[in-house]
Parts: sequence; C-alpha cells; structure tokens
Amino acid sequence: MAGVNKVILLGNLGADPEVKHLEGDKVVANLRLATTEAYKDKSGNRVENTEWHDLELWDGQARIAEQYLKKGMQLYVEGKIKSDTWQDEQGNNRKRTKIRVLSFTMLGGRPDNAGSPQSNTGAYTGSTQSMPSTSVPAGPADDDDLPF
Amino acid sequence: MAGVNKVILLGNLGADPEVKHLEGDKVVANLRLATTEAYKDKSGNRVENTEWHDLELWDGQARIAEQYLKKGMQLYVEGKIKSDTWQDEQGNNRKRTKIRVLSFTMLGGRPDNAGSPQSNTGAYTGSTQSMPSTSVPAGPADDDDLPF
Amino acid sequence: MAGVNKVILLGNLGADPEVKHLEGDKVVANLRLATTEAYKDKSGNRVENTEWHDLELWDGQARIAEQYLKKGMQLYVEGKIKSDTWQDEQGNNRKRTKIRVLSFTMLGGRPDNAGSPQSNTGAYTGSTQSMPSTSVPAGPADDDDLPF
Amino acid sequence: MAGVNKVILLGNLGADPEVKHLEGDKVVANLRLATTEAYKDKSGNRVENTEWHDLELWDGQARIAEQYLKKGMQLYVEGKIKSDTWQDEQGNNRKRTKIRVLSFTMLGGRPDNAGSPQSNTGAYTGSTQSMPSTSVPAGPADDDDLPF
DNA sequence: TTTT
DNA sequence: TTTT
Repeated sequence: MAGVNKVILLGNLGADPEVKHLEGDKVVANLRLATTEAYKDKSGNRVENTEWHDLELWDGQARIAEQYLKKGMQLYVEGKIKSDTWQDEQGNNRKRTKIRVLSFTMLGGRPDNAGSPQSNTGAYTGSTQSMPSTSVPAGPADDDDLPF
Repeated sequence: MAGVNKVILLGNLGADPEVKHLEGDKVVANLRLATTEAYKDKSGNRVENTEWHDLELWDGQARIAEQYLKKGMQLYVEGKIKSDTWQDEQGNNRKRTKIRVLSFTMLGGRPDNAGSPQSNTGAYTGSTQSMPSTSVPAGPADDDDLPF
Repeated sequence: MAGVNKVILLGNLGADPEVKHLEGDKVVANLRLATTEAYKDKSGNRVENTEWHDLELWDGQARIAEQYLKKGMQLYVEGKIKSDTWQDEQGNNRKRTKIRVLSFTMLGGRPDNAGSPQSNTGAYTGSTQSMPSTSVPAGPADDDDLPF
Repeated sequence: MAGVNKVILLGNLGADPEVKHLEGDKVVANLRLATTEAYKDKSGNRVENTEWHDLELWDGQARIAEQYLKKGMQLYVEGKIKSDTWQDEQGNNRKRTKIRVLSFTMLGGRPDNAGSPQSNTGAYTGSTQSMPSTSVPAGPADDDDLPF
C-alpha cells in the first residue's frame, strides 16, 4: 500500500556538516539539527525543550551542504524518516533513526552580535552577503542546476 | 529559537495497540505503523520499501486507540519526533526515536475478503459499520468530546 | 527569498475528473476535492464543515487521474497554492485560487454496498480489485514509470 | 468523513497587519504573505515566481500579530484553507480563498542594510533585539500564556 | 509486524 | 458535488 512518510523541520545546525566523498562520485553529508519548543509549565515558568535530529543528504544536496551550511544556521527541511536496524555484538536488535533530506531552504543564522567579541567556532553568524538564500530540491543537482 | 518539528504519516498498523494504564488516570498507547513506498529500480522491477514507526499516544487519544484501533487499519497521523537518550550497561550512549502523536484520522483497513476464509488474528478487516471515521485531536479528550 | 508553499489534503472527490487534452501532448485534469472536519459546538451538537478544493494536475498525473480517479474516491494530496488574477469586464480585480497537485495517493472510496441497489452515478465504490493503490509523484510520468 | 486540510507556508509579509477590533473582545488580523520559488527555465535563466496569500488570524494570535508583525518579516505559518462563497450583484457565484492561521513562528526579516539609506515604509528590518522569536499556537491566548 |  |  502506498503510504506517506514526511518530516518537516525548522531549526538550527549544531555543527558544520560532516561530509564524506565516496567512490563513484557519491557524496553524503550528515547534519545535526536542533528544533526547540518553548512553553510555560503549570507554575508559569518558561520551559525550553530541544530535540536533536540526525539529517542525511546525498550527492548534489550534500555538495551544497558542504559548501554553504555552517554551524548555527537556521534551516527549513523536508524529508522522510529512515532507520537502520542491525544486531550489536551482544546480539541485541538495534535501531538508529535519521532524516533523509529531500529538500531544504537556508533561512539565516543567529544574529551577528555586532560589537560583542566574535566567537572563533566557525559558526555562521548571519552575514547574508555571503549566503545564497534558496531552496534546494533533491535530484541530480549539478551546480549548474542551482537556481542561484 | 522557536522551531518546527512535524511528522506526517499515512500507513497501516502492524499490530493492535499496546496500552498501559498508569497511576493517576494517565494512559499511554504504543503503536507500530508501517509506511510503504514503491518504485521501479533501474532494471524496471517494482521495489517496495517499508519503514516501521513507533508511535506514542497519551490519555484521551490512548483511550480511543485502545477502543478503536486494530492491526491492519490504515491511519493518517500528525505528530513530532521525540527521542529518549540514555546509557546502556556498557556505558554506551543510546538513543531511541519515536513519534509523539498529536492527532490522527482513521481511514479504514484492508477490505473485507468476503467469501474467503477469515483470519483469526484479530486484525481489522474494514467493516465500516463498527468503526467511526473521525479525526482525533490531542487534548483532554473525554469520550464526550469526541465528534462522533 | 526562497520560500515554502505546501498544501496537504485528505478528502473525497466530488465528481469524476474533468480532463482536457491540449495541443502538444499536454493534458490537464481538474478535480473537486472535499475535506470535512467535524466538531461539537458549545451546545454539544455535532457540526460538520466541508471545504471544497479545486485541484489541477498536469500531463502524467492528469492521465492517471483520467484513468483511475472517480467520484467518491478518497485521496491524499500534496501540492501548492496557485492563484490566477485578472480583471473582469467591470474592471474589478479578480482572483481564483487552486491547488497545483505535486503528488497524490489513492486511498479507497466509500465501501461497496454489496446487496444494496447500485447507484448509476459512475461513482467509485471501493472495489479494490480494479484500483491500484499507489503514490503518484510529479514529473514526466509515462505509464511505464508507474510503480504498479 | 474526517479529512485533512493543512497549509504550510514560509514567506515574507507584504505589509503590516490589518487589525480590526470587533465587539465582544473579538479581534481579527489580516496579513499578506508572499512565498517565492526560484528555478531555472530551459534557457538556463533564473526565474522567480511569487504567490501572495491572504492570511486570517483571530483573537490571541491577532493581538500578537498586531503587536509584533511588521512588513518584511519572515514567517512560518501553519493553517488551513478556508473559502467564502457568495453571489455578486450580477448574480455570479464568487469565491474568495484565504488561509486561516492555526500557528505561526517569526523567523526574522530582511537584513538591516546598515549604511544604506533607510526606507521610511515602516518595514521590519531584522533588528532582533525588539522581536521575540517564538511559536504562537492557536487557542485562548492571553498574553500571559505566551512562552516569552 | 501492516498493506497492495 | 464527496464522505460518515
């Protein structure tokens, strides 16, 4: 039966992409994305809850991720849930879930703290001059196919 | 930073709900939902790929799940990704991901095989007389609040 | 600025598709889809609210719609909002909004009322033998590319 | 039949909110949101396509919109399609479609053009000091319920 | 472990 | 005009 498996995330990157160039021109990028929700508990105190997502991008998208995505940037992502299952050395069934990204849109990053000491973490600080803001669909994306 | 963490699934239940009644009127239901995608590979052969999702419902929704959901039924689900992290006995960091259901809609099940031998698995067979078709939002849902 | 314009619908077809074959192998299909929500008002009465959506499909998808979709069928749809604007004869600005379908999944229809008099409306009655249940993505979809 | 009618938008406000305070503490805010997609046509030229959406927010959300939303701001929106139908003076059936907002998240705005002449349009220019970044759900939202 |  |  045909089904639907769709994930929509909007959050910030916890680190620069980890990119591996495989044989045969294949490229895979792994990202850590944090989505935070805030609410007030019964006592009226503001509570923050952060969920970390493991994202996986392939080929054309992985190359764009490698080139443009940086720790701290804000990202809108569409994808699907994909899990690996295996047996560990103890013979236990194990499962790891990640998000296979199908398209993403760069939204910006944390604001530039003008005047304050710059961190040296390499994190993206929102200078939009150097970042193309675009949507990156899946598919055989040569750089020539990019809309920017 | 406020973010978005949204999951949309449409698939079939692999088993009847597992429901636990906890102290203080709390109820939790766990479901296994399969989403299947079909495509043709390069050789033109039809390939099927099934992803299994662990769903978690609480309280009012859990009670409805307990009452109406059955193995084999088709479900539309909205929710969010939620993971538990812990250390196992070996001291390894472990993570388990599930879908916290925020609303769901019962769509039906596999059609009643009239004339063919009925399975005795207790699986739902699509007899719509006994199933209310409705959308079940989150919240303090007494049975009185249900729209059917 | 790259943005997101996404619509997700799950409802029933109010009529058979209206299909036009245009010059140059172009095909367009128009569908009417009803999405119904039910709730209880303050007095506790069950209220139903139906929204009608104008869907537009092109080419490969339009051909599949023409071949398989029927009045009454239940459909899951992903697409985007697209509006036409023009001036009418009185010089008033007019706007018409429709959903450009990017993918859809056939879910079934109202159950076959075995034994009861069949309506002669040509409406789909859920006999799954004749209907492939599949997801239909956008793109240059020859029938050969279909996963069923 | 319970259905799904869901819209997800990410775009920029074309104008400040238009807010009307009605009798009985009811408030309604209307917003114009632009979603832009960019692609390359067959000749390889970059093409931009902007869709304008009419958003409607009520009560608690409308009050927050009135207080914080400004022309130019970037917004993530979830809602549903809602159309009004009526007959005009000529007796023609007319239909107007809008998005009833169920939750939204403020993402920022167009970057502050430091050094360049400021426009006097009252548009939001991304100074994050004065803007709480949060998600605003539907419901009876007193200011006290806001998570910021 | 579901469904077609 | 659909569906329950």
